Amino acid sequence: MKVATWNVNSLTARWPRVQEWIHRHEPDVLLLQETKQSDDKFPFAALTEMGYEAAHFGQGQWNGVAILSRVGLSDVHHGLEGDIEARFIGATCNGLRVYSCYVPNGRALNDPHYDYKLRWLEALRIVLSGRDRAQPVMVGGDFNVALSDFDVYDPTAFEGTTHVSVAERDALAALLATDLVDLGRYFHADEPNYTWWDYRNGAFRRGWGLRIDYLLCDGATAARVSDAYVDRDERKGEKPSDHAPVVTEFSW
DNA sequence: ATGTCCCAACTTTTGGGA
Repeated sequence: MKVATWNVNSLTARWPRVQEWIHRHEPDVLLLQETKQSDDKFPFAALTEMGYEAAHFGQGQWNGVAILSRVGLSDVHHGLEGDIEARFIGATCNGLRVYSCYVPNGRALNDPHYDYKLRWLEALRIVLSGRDRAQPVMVGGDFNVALSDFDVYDPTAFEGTTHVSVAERDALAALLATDLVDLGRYFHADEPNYTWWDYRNGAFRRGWGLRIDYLLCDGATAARVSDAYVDRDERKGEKPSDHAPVVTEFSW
């Protein structure tokens, strides 16, 4: 099984690259974030022709999450308790429970959106804490949190900002504490393995990245994983997303 | 160290969000 997660920063703008990426990588399951589409704009028909079933939870201009699968798609649920935005969708694909997550950005430590982010992460923790531990699970997405300073190109540049605060890191660590493995870090402990680079300031060229996109899974599934890597090349070229896909492969 | 991209709209330029 090959599962990937990718914040595409508008599926409308990214559709040519997403199609090309799917043809090249042939993922069994692809988790998308920031589709920025309403459900009626989502390319269900084109995906069917490509061999993928899809579930989309969209709201239009902002947010939007999806799950694409060529190995079956059932038991779709979307939304977190108390949340009105399109940031969370789950489905079962070939016995694997998968979730596509787009965690709120937070904007600034003194912004109401920051409190919303922390509440959102706690609502996700409750869902993951209460899950059926007998079922294999893969949680992927844009978490908008760099777990440690090693996940940040220049920690001093981020002092006093979101993505690196103690409360955010504690909230992400609390997700992992529901017995989930951070696959990207587990398989690449010695490389930063950034997943996002700002469009501005030539950040990609300068190596100014953050690791804020994750694939998390239960321990039994992690034991079957051969690798989890960032497809850094996808950040290059014409009209890239500001995020690179994170990809994992495991026996199934 | 704020150099871009994407979206919507009272749309051909501006403002909000990331």
